[in-house]
Amino acid sequence: MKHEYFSSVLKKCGVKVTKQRVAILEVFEEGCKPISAEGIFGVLKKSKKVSVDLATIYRNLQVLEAHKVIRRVDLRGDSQLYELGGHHHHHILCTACGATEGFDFCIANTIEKHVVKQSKKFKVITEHAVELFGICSECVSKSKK
Amino acid sequence: MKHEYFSSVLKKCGVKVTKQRVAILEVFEEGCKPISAEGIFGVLKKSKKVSVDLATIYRNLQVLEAHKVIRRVDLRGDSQLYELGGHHHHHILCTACGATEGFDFCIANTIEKHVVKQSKKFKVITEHAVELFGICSECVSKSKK
DNA sequence: CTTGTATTGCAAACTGTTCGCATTACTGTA
DNA sequence: TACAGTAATGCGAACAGTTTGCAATACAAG
Ligand SMILES: [Mn+2]
Ligand SMILES: [Mn+2]
Ligand SMILES: [Zn+2]
Ligand SMILES: [Zn+2]
Repeated sequence: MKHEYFSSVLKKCGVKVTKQRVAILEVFEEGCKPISAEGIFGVLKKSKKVSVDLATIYRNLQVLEAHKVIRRVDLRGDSQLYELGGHHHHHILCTACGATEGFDFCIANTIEKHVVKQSKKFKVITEHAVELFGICSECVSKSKK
Repeated sequence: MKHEYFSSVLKKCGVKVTKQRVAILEVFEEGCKPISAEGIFGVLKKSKKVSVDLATIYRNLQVLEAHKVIRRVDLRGDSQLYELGGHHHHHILCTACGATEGFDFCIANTIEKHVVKQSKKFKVITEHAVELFGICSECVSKSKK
């Protein structure tokens, strides 16, 4: 069960298993799109199973990110977005309606090699952000009308 | 001269040529690293040639970005960074000291083609963000000591 | 069950950014 | 060059997202 799984994840991190933390992680599971602190807050408030303070959510996002259970996604919004840190992938965002989609394709290695070869300053690369922005088909057809 | 050049850029945009705007653009020219509103504010305050209000800087960053004179750079900081919109390039940031470097290498086309081929939702891609994060050689050698 | 400490909730603080409004200064025209 | 109309500025206040201090709570180890 999910509860069990998230509990074990938290235990492995060496942090306490609180109902707030499990609840937050469960929210990530529901939708596969990156979500903000406020977004999580909204989902939990609506579900009414657990009441979690917004500050608690922010604090836990930090904890969970530090332990790499979740990761930040940079999609140019006005708030920080996070998603479960499972498999490596990137995103494309519709700048018209905000829809997102993930894609597994990643050639960061190629980029990194080139950069390391050419740069004197940087020989160690640890992370990369690759995000695309466009117009989703739905918005395209809307705009044609 | 720079003044002249930036004036003409602003005229082409169809906006007024104010000393504040020219001053802001001149700040971008000095350093080739992305800079924030507060950063520009600091530079201008120190230079003492022109006094520009912070709100004015924010407003102008919006105007200049809208006209593609400058562009936003997403480097995960806590404030928005911008740089002159000249030639297309990407950045690598040292997560230890904050140093940045630009690189021209870009294979976004390849990524975009793959995504468009695989995605049903997205056929139109307009922009991309590709940023690398690592440790610069200086910080690497420091950490070894 | 008891105890020690990590975590929570709540309120207040903080930071980066935006906005309203009166004043100023560009720019086009005469 | 003078003038008028309007875009842009400065200033203060507002705002959104996020962080923090502190007392109360609830995990987890013994
Ligand atoms: Mn995703
Ligand atoms: Mn650059
Ligand atoms: Zn990747
Ligand atoms: Zn590119």
